Amino acid sequence: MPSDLAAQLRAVSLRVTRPRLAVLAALRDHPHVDTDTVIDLVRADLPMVSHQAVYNVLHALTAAGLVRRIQPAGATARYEAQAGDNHHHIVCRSCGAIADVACATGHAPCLTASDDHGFVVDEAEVVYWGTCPACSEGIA
Amino acid sequence: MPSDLAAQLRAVSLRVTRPRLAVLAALRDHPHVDTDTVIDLVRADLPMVSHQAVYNVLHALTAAGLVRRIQPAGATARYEAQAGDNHHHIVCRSCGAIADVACATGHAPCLTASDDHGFVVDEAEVVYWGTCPACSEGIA
DNA sequence: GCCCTTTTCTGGAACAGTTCAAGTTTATGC
DNA sequence: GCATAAACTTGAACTGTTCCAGAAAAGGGC
Repeated sequence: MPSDLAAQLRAVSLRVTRPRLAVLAALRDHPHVDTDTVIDLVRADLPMVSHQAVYNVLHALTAAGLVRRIQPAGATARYEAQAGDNHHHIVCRSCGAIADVACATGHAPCLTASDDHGFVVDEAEVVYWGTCPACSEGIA
Repeated sequence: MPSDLAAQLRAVSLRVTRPRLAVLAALRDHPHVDTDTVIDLVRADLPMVSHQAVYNVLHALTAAGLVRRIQPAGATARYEAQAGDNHHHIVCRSCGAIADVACATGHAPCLTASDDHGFVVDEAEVVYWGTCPACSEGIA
């Protein structure tokens, strides 16, 4: 459904270009991919896109709120299509795999800081650290 | 109290060296500093330390659990002396400032993933995103 | 206190991911 | 279709981090 993705772009006043559609499609089909993988996925459709274009597009889409940038400590930047639901992530310390986790309680009771130090908080992010099933087996 | 810091090192079977003491002292006095700042702080005492030594030390201390590495999306790595308390961080989107936040509820009700996808979770990290007082004023 | 072994540090170079800049191409509105 | 402004291509620069080889220093035994 390319027109669907095009509509998303128009909704945020961004021009509809081949690279942007390809990036959106890649993120839709592959959640939590790093920039390098995005470039590879996009080039499967459009061999001529420069990595620059991908960086530009990811920035533009992030700024527009269509995709979300996630970057666990030490790893390279990853992106996911912003579904609008406030889910969180569980990251494998060993292999870096990322899985989605729905917010446990629904209304996030502890996601309001007890003492905000005068900060204006607009988002609370939760990252669970652990070991994925595959890596757990390897260890055991 | 250098001997205090030395004791921390000995407790985790690390040799007591000048650079390590300087890094520990720097982190104790300046929470949430980035690597560059650590290097500057250490060089205030020991002008000859290489950046390499600081990286080595930070890695060693992180592995030993004496310091904690925090790296909000897009920013460079920062370190803090690990106090053992499970506090979280509030990060300014504008200037990158970081403040400590005590865990709001004490017993962290939503810090257990609802569906762990088979992962073995050993830590839940919370990052609040917002705008610090100084930057808020600048905008207003 | 001195020597030996092992760890750690110094200095320099390499590397990955990301960003910057100039010029060309492409999408959009008329 | 045409003009204009945004987006893309190419290529190089930059930052933060890591790798490597040799020199220095810490810790333990004598």
